[in-house]
Amino acid sequence: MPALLHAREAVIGRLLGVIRREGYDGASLARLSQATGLGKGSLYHHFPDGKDDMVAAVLAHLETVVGTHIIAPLETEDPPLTRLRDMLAAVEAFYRGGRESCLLASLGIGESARPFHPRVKRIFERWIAALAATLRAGGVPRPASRTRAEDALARIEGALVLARALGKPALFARTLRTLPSELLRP
Amino acid sequence: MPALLHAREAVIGRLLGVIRREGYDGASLARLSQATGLGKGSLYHHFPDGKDDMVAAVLAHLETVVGTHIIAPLETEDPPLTRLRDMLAAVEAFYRGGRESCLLASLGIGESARPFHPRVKRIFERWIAALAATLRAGGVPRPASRTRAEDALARIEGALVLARALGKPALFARTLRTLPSELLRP
DNA sequence: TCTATTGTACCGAACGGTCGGTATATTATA
DNA sequence: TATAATATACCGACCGTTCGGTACAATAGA
Repeated sequence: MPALLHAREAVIGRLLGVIRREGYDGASLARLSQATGLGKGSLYHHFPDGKDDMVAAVLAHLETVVGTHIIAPLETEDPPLTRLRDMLAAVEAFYRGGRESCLLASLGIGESARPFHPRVKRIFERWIAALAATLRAGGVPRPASRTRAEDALARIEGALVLARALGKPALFARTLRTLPSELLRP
Repeated sequence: MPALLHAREAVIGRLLGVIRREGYDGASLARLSQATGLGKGSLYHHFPDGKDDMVAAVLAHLETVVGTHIIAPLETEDPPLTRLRDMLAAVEAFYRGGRESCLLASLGIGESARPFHPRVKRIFERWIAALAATLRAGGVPRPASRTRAEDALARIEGALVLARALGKPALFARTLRTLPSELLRP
């Protein structure tokens, strides 16, 4: 196990933390340097193409995190209700119970992060597809399963926005708690 | 009434357009100057405290717009279902059917706009309160009406985020269309 | 009425500072 | 000692902001 990989993972984790909080435009190199403990020169050693390179690495990291912690639970052989609960537990953990904002939403809204929109879109698409498949396994008919999966993601993202805007993280947790039964209702 | 070459309302409208698209950090003075047709110096004539002054003016403008076009329909004597539909029609128009992003979400997520968070929170709170009252008038019992109103706003904001991220404005329109009946269901 | 004076709307140049990015020197590791 | 990793010094561009100044309408004073 090369120790270098661990270091890179840690650096990307710090970058993710800053960018999800400050946004694409708000995350300055000085701030990223401070958060990672690496000088600008070191950052450019690891990410030769600069800030966009870092954001791309963060998005790639995020894609695997979402894949292994959020989507994977949806693709097990467990009962659909269990799958949903496992997925939502991972979501609640990842967003620290509604206290952390969503990088995908931040990048998706902002116009200056336009080059990354396809990446953001792909992650959402995968998430929706896995969710829709789970709902179908739970008895939701084909056409409705997709729209209901989209609705679920909208509620997750929206609850996050609102919980942070109102300073009420509990709003996010409550939304996640009520989601499984509502999604699988007849 | 002085015959201003650039009516304040019109200027604020242009500022709103840019800031909602580019975000707080992304909206540069140069861009705001270009969008309003006012030189930087003129912008500082109308908004002496600079960029933050402009954002504050935009938020004040937004608060009255939300009040008169979105909240007011909820406070009529019409049947609750009608009130909801009127409100949502205004929402759909304001966000151009899911093509425009939400300034409140953008400012609420970003950390650099922290000074404006109380303002954002207040607008959301008012919206939720009016919505909850409408739901109660529609027969939704007291404790549920508030959480359901919060859920409605989360779905609206989330649908907007997702619709823009996926490049599918129809997702936003569809969400608005299904909301009234879902909110008033027994 | 014909000037001064004042006040308002507007402009673009320029300020100090920070931005993202680069070149190079220094240190750690093997 | 060769190379990977980090730190330092620096770059031009652009940031939000300030400034000196112009155009012009309204008002005041003669």
